[in-house]
Amino acid sequence: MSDLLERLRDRGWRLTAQRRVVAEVLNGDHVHLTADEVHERAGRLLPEISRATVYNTLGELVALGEVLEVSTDGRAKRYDPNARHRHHHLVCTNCRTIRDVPADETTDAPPSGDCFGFRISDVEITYRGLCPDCQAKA
Amino acid sequence: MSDLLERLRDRGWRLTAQRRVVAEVLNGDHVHLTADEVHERAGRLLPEISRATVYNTLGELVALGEVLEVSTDGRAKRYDPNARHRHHHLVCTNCRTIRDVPADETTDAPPSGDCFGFRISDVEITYRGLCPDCQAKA
DNA sequence: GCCAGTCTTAGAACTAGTCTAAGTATTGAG
DNA sequence: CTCAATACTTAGACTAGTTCTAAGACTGGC
Repeated sequence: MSDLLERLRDRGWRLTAQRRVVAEVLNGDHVHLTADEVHERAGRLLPEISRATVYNTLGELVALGEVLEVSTDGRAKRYDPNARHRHHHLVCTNCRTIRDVPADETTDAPPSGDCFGFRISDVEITYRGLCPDCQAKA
Repeated sequence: MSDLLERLRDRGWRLTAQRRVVAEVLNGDHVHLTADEVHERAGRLLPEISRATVYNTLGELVALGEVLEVSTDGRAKRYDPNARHRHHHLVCTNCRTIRDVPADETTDAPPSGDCFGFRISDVEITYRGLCPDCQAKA
């Protein structure tokens, strides 16, 4: 994750305590936190961090392509630091857990039929179903 | 669309002017309106209809499986009456236009690799790219 | 036509996110 | 190391989208 801070500095970022903390909170591969969750966790490390700064920093990370924005339900957006490996999402319809699942040529193929003249640049797939835990409880 | 009203009555729905109007506004196959757009159009036909009623009716239609909820951006949910034909969505990254694109066995296949034990019941695909109009303007 | 109970209403409340203006702190120059 | 320029952060007001509430209105079965 220090690589990330390096990359950001190279892009002209000032390295502030707040940005460090947001980057640290987002560390991990199957992390899909909402902005409020990021704010809450960042607040444990740096109590005076403001919500606006968390939103600003997340927005900047997304703009730089370091973090992905995921909106699998119509609620709060989630922030996914796993931007280096193309992947899709498994979402549990019961407990809303999210897991990354690798993308491949098959999943990323454009639709077989008519694309109505669209020039497709990205394919985003959400697989919905029951996670193992929720299957066990059912 | 009168079929829809029939089906709803069969399920014990009271047929009120408001519900008729919401159903009528949603008529069509490539319609992806926000709740506010539905409210605005419904208001032209029945000026005193309230926003709460529009939300209630849309929610009920979704619960009954007659209408799909689509959240392709992190903004307002859109309501898609094309629930009878499995399909995915093409979204223009520039003008945000949405088009339906038919689903088939290929698009609806579960991920080829490990599903982490999930029992997948639905696949939802968003293809992002430039629509013909926006390509022409670019 | 009457009544029970469902549906609708206006507006308040809530959640997620953005904006603003003033203050603070990082960094590069000297 | 110090300083100034200016990028960054802050609290809190504001907006959009949606849900809730309590009171009144209307539908459909009798």
